Amino acid sequence: MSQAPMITPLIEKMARRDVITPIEREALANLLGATRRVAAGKALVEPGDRPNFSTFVVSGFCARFTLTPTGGRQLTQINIGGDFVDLHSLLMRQMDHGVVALADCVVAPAAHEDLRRLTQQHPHLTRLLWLETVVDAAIHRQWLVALGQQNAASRLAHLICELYLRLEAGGIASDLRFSLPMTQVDLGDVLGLTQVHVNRVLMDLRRQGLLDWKAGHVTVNDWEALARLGQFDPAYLRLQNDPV
Amino acid sequence: MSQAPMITPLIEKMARRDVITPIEREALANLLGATRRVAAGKALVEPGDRPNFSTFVVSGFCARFTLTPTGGRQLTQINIGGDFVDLHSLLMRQMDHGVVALADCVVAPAAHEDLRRLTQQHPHLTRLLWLETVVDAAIHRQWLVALGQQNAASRLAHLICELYLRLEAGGIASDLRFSLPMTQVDLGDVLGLTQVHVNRVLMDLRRQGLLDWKAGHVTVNDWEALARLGQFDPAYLRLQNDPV
DNA sequence: GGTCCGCGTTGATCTAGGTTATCGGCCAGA
DNA sequence: TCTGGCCGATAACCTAGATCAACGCGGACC
Repeated sequence: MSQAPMITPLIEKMARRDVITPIEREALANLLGATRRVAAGKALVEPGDRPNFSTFVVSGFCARFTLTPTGGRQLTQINIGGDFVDLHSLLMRQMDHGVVALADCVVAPAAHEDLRRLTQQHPHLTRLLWLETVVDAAIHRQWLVALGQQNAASRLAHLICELYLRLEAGGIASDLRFSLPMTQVDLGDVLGLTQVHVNRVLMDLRRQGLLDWKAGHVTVNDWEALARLGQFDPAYLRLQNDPV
Repeated sequence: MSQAPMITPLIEKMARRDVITPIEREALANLLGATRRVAAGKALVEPGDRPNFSTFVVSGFCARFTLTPTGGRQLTQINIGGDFVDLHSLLMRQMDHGVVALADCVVAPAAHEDLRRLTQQHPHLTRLLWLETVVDAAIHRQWLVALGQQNAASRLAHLICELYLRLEAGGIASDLRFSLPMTQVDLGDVLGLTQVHVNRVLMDLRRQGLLDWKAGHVTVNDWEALARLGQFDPAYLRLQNDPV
């Protein structure tokens, strides 16, 4: 396989935390199958699916979601290029949620069979993949804190800060600017708010000069103030060096 | 080591999902060090700690918590006998949250060194431990849905259902009764509510005859109605057979 | 070129849950 | 035996955010 480039965002993310040997890079690169395009709005994975592969996002923007019996929708995570959206399905076979593309995405499968073989042959790589799912859980916890303890403006500010840092770590954003192809409805489904209230809060942040948001493009004008408002502490993202 | 009994709740939980060989049982049993008692209200792990072992709960009741700069406290998970409270610290070295004993607990350490060796020698066991952290994340997601989409009564009902099933799976509860050593303040910190409102909702559930709750002891009188109110679907707990 | 329709924006009104305060029971410790 | 503190229970009042409704804009489709 000479498809190595597809996996590079993941390798870069991992290499920021720990040393990845050439053999390990090779093993990771051999994991991915043929890429596939998924149009914005389409589901990548449906709730209840039992996939025999995990889906890796090469580029794009997608979200894990859960639908409630009462017609609500909660987005429980946002995934970007370099993320596995359902690495956990290797272990928890049946999907407890779905994944939808928020923007056009390019994705590639990693067969569970190959991943399982990797757990036999590459313990260190296994731990690094395990870490990926553990960071997902840490992000979930941070969102729980936001939903349980912070008000609407604070939650929105926190989300913007988190997304920017994750995008920056993936080399997808810089200079406090990034494209965020989400509607205000999507945002509401992340933050547990209605679209109307998301709009009001957003207008408020704009009026305060904290950020601009035009045509799916965000510019943070005052990172300090935004991070303070969102009570944002990036430690939970584990973007720093810390061998596993 | 003849300390095997301590680990049995975990082995039972795992054996419900997959076959555990005698060698694997032995390996798990050898993992735990000397037990320690932790009194109710005491912290098991402080936020920011960098433990070189993960803490296993032999018996008792504890909770992971995050404090906010504004003085709030969010409980992000409740752990019972048979759970690791911070297995993820094997990979994400620095704790992003603390763990507090809600009732008196007996806990035992599993050295990271030994766990790391286990990932070298027992890939299947590694996947089962990985699954433990993945189920934690699934529970986090379910709580996110609760906090984002359900009202107070529904969230409380959901929590009761989840705890009962987890306790039952661990052989710690049966007949729709269990002891729940949490104050209404604790409950509020789980559900993102004030103690006052927790009390109101609780009184309401009692008046409706859905449950009794006296002196830290819960009796569910109408499981069906409670599960319906909480929109509870136990699939996410992965209590059924599903080899890894 | 007209017509939809998704999306953002805004206003008016309503309500779930927060805030503040009070009270009683219980228990541990002086 | 008293006392202080934690915990549950309630009441009065308040506000963040929901709900409902309307409108404008721009792009897709006929």
